[in-house]
Amino acid sequence: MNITSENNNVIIKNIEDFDLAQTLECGQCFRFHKLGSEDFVVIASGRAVRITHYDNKLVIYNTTVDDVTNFWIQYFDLDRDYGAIKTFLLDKDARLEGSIKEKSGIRIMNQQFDEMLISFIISQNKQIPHIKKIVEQLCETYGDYITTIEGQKYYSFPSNEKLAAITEDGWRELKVGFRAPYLYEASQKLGSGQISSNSFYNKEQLIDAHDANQILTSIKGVGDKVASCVMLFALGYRSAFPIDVWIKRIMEYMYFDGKDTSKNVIADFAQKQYGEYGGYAQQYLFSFGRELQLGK
DNA sequence: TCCCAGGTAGATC
DNA sequence: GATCTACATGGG
Repeated sequence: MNITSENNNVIIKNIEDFDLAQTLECGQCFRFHKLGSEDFVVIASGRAVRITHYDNKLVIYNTTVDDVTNFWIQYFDLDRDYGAIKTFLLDKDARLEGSIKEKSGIRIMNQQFDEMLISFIISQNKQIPHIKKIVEQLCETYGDYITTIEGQKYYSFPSNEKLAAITEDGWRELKVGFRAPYLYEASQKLGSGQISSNSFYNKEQLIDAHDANQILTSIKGVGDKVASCVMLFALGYRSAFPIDVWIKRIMEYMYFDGKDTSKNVIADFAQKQYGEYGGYAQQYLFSFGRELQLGK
């Protein structure tokens, strides 16, 4: 990896195992706007920047080398060796070959805790484009204006204080339906500091995954699936294996002879099969299987 | 009109 | 314990 700067744009060359579109569009992130095949505006942590990825060159526009090394590298998880992860998974299970080959540019992003918690509570029983629309509406209504790119205005994800000030009816106006009381409760806990990303650390060490799951599922409206997504996409629990309708179908198709199988059985199987790398396996499978409509 | 969506809580067996 | 159902909203 090689980082240089040119006219306020930062260029990263020679990144292995990375594709911008695959990473943004695999369902882990809701805050991006597509301008071209490998050309996006990405909104994260109060920033909104245009990013392109052509000819193995990642270009982040209107930024500084400092902000790239201090934020964007970590955000896209670019300092991790995905070659080793793929080798580990393929050694364990050759059936992952198709997914890993086809989706070899996926990286698991490190997104903000509050944003992931709120976004994935919204996500339940909804389709991805609709989730994206509601999150955008939330940011436009309660976030801060950041900048305008190509005529489009971009807004930050609302702060804890702003979230906590949204009433249950305020949530309903965002068309979240029956999730309104869940979002209200979660926002109160975020606003009061009762739950924050710090809740998952003990002496600077991530607490046990089981304990993290307990903390998250103590929030009404957060079950195992949403908790897994928050753990995987925001907190760094790379063993987390979120089981939604898609991954359930895909796993049944690939490992259970197409037979209806309970989520508990699938979770145990994934734990044994992929171990500490469950989250990576899940993203490769989810992205590949969903594109191919596996099991549908 | 009916069915489904990156599910979960509460009821029921 | 494991399974069944209601829950808002939008899209196919």
